[in-house]
Amino acid sequence: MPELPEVETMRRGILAIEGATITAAEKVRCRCKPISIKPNPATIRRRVVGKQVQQVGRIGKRVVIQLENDDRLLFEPRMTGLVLVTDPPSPEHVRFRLEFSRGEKEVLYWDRRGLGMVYLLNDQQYQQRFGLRNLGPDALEVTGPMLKEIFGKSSRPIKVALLDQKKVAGIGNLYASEILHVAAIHPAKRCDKITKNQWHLIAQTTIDILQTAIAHEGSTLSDGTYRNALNDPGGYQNMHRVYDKQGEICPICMDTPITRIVQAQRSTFFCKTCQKRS
DNA sequence: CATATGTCCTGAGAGC
DNA sequence: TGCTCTCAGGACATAT
Repeated sequence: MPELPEVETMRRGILAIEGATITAAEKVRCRCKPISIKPNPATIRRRVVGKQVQQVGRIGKRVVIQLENDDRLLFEPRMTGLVLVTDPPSPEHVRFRLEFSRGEKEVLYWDRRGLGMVYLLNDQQYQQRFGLRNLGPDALEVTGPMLKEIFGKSSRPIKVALLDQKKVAGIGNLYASEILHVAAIHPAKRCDKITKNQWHLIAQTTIDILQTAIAHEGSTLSDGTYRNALNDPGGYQNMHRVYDKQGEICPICMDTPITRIVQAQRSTFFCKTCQKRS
């Protein structure tokens, strides 16, 4: 589930490696099926060891370690990946590790289910892979007019559209429901029926919720998987209004139970009273 | 181009 | 108790 706030928290958790030099980079042997590491670990080692970390960034839901030669090492956590600088939740799920000069702590990529990836891209590969054709603008940067331009002619339901990373980067299943609840928009509303004022509200709400979630270091759900770089849980789950709360009373109207529906094979949670179709 | 669907993976929980 | 089954949802390949 790591979405923008969780990945941003991971990024901030390893900022101290900026300026340090990588002294080791290796795949960690584990009993589970190996995750995807591209190119192969030996090639990654050859290209990153001895290189200085210029910047630790984020592109959508990926952590980007940019090196002095503009090669970039990416961690893509997908469902259960974590970027850690300390004791992993379970040692057997550590998949990759980096060591640094200056006495910086090692950085681990941990992934219980192993759907995530570690990969290295040169500058050209990176620009192509994450150009605006393949990845939308960051969700923290959206405006009402931008959203109207991006989605305004689509017939898709707004909740499904918000998950499309080619349109806007960073929103996932959890925050899509939370955003639409605060913006008081029905998740099944067609994009082409959404007004200019509603696009403005969605943009504002998106930024507000994601920033608040970052301030609380993301959401650790009941499965407890997500952790920050120090293996501590996030805090934003305590501020969820609708996600995974079917049957509970809506905190806004204090009257209607939260409804769960399925859209594009994913759960959506909303309040039938606060989020009208109109 | 836009949109929909199947795939990967593990562990938790349900049902028997 | 222990087995089998279903489900969770990131990104991407493939199909329409």
